[in-house]
Amino acid sequence: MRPRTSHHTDAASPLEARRLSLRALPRRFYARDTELVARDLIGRVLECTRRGVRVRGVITETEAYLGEHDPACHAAVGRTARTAGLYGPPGTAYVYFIYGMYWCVNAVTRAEGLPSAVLIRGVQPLEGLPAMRRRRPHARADADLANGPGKLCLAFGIDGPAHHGADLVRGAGLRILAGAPVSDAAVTVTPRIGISKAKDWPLRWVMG
DNA sequence: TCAACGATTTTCT
DNA sequence: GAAAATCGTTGAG
Repeated sequence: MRPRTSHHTDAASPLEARRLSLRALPRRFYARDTELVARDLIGRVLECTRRGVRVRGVITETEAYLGEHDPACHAAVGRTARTAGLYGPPGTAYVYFIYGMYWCVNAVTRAEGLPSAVLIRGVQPLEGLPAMRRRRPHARADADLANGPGKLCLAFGIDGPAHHGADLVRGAGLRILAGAPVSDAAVTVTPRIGISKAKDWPLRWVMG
């Protein structure tokens, strides 16, 4: 006799037991203060489909980058070819290349012309684990497949040429689904990681 | 034209 | 815990 939840999943975490909405988050979700969006993105589902391969995971770690007056935000240098994406419409992807070898993905927030975004720093793998393992041969455990901004872009197949400027709301490739919100008790706030400017600002949110 | 550095990850000591 | 790998962006010359 098969279990009642009979559809097969390769998910390997307690998160699979949560009831997750697979509706894409609407544009208005992103058109708010960046801190609110960063906090509210915890528990949501990042999805990337490339060449018929779909990968999903629950967002567990985010950081807010507030705009031209945030010294750690790329937009602190103003509008350049590199930072132009931060000035784009809310709900689009800002993907940048770092340290000569990694990509990082952000969700653009607030309104077009206001350069702010949420860096997605960690994801709990949910679906498409075989593809993630193939793309992350060095990962020792499944929990390590996407628990970092560079790692998750590798595991999800996210890169600048394919995804910079992508529409997270209505796109076909890279999207963020409603998933399930997380209570305040399950979220911790800390300073942002790996930056030298404005290092004490409490703009990082972590599940757990 | 060039040097320094960065929203990182991995490996080595 | 330290250091290497590796390159686009930025700002100074």
